[in-house]
Amino acid sequence: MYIHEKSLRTIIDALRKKGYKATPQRIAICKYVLQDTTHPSAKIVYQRVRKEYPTISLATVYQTLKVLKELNLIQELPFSKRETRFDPNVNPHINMVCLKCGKIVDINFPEADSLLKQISESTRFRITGQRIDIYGFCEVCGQFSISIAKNKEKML
Amino acid sequence: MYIHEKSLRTIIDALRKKGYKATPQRIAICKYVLQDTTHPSAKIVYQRVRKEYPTISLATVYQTLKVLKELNLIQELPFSKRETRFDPNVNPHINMVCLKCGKIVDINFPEADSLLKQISESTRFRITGQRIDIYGFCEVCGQFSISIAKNKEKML
DNA sequence: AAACTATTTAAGAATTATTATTACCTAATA
DNA sequence: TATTAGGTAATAATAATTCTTAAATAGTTT
Ligand SMILES: [Mn+2]
Ligand SMILES: [Mn+2]
Ligand SMILES: [Zn+2]
Ligand SMILES: [Zn+2]
Repeated sequence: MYIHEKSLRTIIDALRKKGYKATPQRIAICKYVLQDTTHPSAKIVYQRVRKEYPTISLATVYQTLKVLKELNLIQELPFSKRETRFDPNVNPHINMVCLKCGKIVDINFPEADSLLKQISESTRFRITGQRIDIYGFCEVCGQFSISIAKNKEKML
Repeated sequence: MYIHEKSLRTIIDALRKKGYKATPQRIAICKYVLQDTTHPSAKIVYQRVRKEYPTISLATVYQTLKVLKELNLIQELPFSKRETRFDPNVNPHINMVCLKCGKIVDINFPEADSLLKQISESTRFRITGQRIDIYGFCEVCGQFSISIAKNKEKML
């Protein structure tokens, strides 16, 4: 159940509840990013939202993404290749990350909840979030990577 | 079983096998980073190795860390706060990451192997690595964070 | 042991994702 | 509609990482 399944009203209320103004820019960015499950980068979010708001700035995108993270509506996923990607799925799940084409797809991991509960009990660690990535080569990149791919063209 | 349990000879051989020269700088960096389980940043590695090699440069540290990653002897762990940390434990395990003090400790996750095997079979994804992080507040930071910590002073 | 040569190093410059600054602008409210 | 606290857009600043290059050297060959 992502926020993007909820109404515009819900987004506005979530912002206001934390004292943030519901500006058109923020609403546009929220609507976009909460609905894109491809784990877009800030630049991609910027390019997409720009179509609707041509005057928007990249700094506003970054600042809104930070707000969304603070509201726990998205998760930040930094990668080696210096490009952070953003994920509207904040529930425990696995990101399958292709090192060749950069595609990231979610897969379910129902056992995560009990695992986390167990860990929080056995350690004295107060858990607030998690990240589970699996790296490798997706189906379409897998074949090529055997013969062609070297470390040079890895995307992440 | 980390490499640091092995001999100097083993490190040198690992480098040479891939066509890398075993320079004193590289050996010093390898010896240090393969034995530090606190997940140090590049800067920390630099500061530590500097004590033995005062003329070493940060660029050399970065380049050697890249080599070690290529040899699959360490893992790179980028975080939100723009400071990548390095982990000599490349086997599937869980990183418990404290958002207040930045401490990262490994905990075992024996079920990971079968989970990964199962996923690689059910998807057509060729797995080459993984990363499992749990974020929150460690035992010593946990209490304070209730009253003091805001998002401002988060380390990662 | 000296010479050879492809790599590597160190220093500094360059790159680039992200953050800070600031002068207008606007959403929310009365 | 006026007030105002806070937001936006443009730009500059920051800083982690990478690139460039001349000098040094590891590994090899004579
Ligand atoms: Mn995801
Ligand atoms: Mn670890
Ligand atoms: Zn792919
Ligand atoms: Zn802590």
